[in-house]
Amino acid sequence: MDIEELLKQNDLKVTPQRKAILAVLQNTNSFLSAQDLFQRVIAILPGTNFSTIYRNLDVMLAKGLLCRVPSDNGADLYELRREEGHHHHAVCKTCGASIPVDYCPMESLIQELDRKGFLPTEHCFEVYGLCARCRKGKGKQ
Amino acid sequence: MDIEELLKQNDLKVTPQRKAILAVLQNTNSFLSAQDLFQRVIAILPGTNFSTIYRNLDVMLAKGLLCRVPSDNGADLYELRREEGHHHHAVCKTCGASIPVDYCPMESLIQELDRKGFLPTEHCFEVYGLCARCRKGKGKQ
DNA sequence: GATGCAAATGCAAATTACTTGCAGGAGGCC
DNA sequence: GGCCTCCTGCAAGTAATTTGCATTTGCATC
Repeated sequence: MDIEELLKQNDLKVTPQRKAILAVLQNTNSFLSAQDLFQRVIAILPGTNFSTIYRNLDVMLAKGLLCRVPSDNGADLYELRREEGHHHHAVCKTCGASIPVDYCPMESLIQELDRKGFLPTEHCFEVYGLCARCRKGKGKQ
Repeated sequence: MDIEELLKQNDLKVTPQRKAILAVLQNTNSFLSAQDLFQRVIAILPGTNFSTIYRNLDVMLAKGLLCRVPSDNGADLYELRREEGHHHHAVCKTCGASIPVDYCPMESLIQELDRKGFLPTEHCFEVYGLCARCRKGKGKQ
């Protein structure tokens, strides 16, 4: 989808900073930390402040444009929520590769939670380990 | 299991601070942030430093005595790993109640990952939403 | 095209959660 | 009881993120 359309559909004003943020996210297959994103955004639009990045990540997250996943080191990671829909990741602890996983555990759990009266609104499912390359000792250190 | 036994079995020296940490965790059904844990430990053992808490959380995590789960606000949450074994949680965003969930998604995923050559070492699965009480508007705030 | 106003931004300082270096102190094998 | 190693307290440091505020900008309306 067109970036400007995406913003307008979500009642967000179209600003150069937001266009830069979404452009970076659209051109990235794996997910990014806020700081990585910041570095790439200022390459496109120098002068952009990091608080703008953080504020927009929050706004876009609230609008459902993005997904956020926790990571080993403190920094959360972000990625564009794509049309293909919801998915999870297996992340390699050595090289950082992020392998998409189609399976979503909520499918199996929704009934059990419903029986307990619990209404799920969000969930987090991430797998960490070693990818095939790194397992064979071929990944970057 | 006895706290001192637990420490010895894991090659950790038995110190008053460690006993206090484990005592707090044993008496807590849901999980705690490092800061909450710290507050409760100094109630038992005044003078304990928070760096001791953090260092011991890391050590005990590495030994597999504890589980850590990420949370909405920055702070990670910890709980004792109980004998009954591995489980996950549904956490109420209103009252903080943590409902244990027996189901583990890795069971369904292990084969798919294996086919891709990925070796999972850790995973995180948490569900957030509204518990039955809060759904009916009876929870705190 | 000018105007008004809420929303968005830049900047700098503050906050939060956690980490580290170091010197002294305490478990526990001998 | 001695010794060595691990553990702790303290204080300073760090990294990620948030906040307050003054200024600027998008964009609906005139």
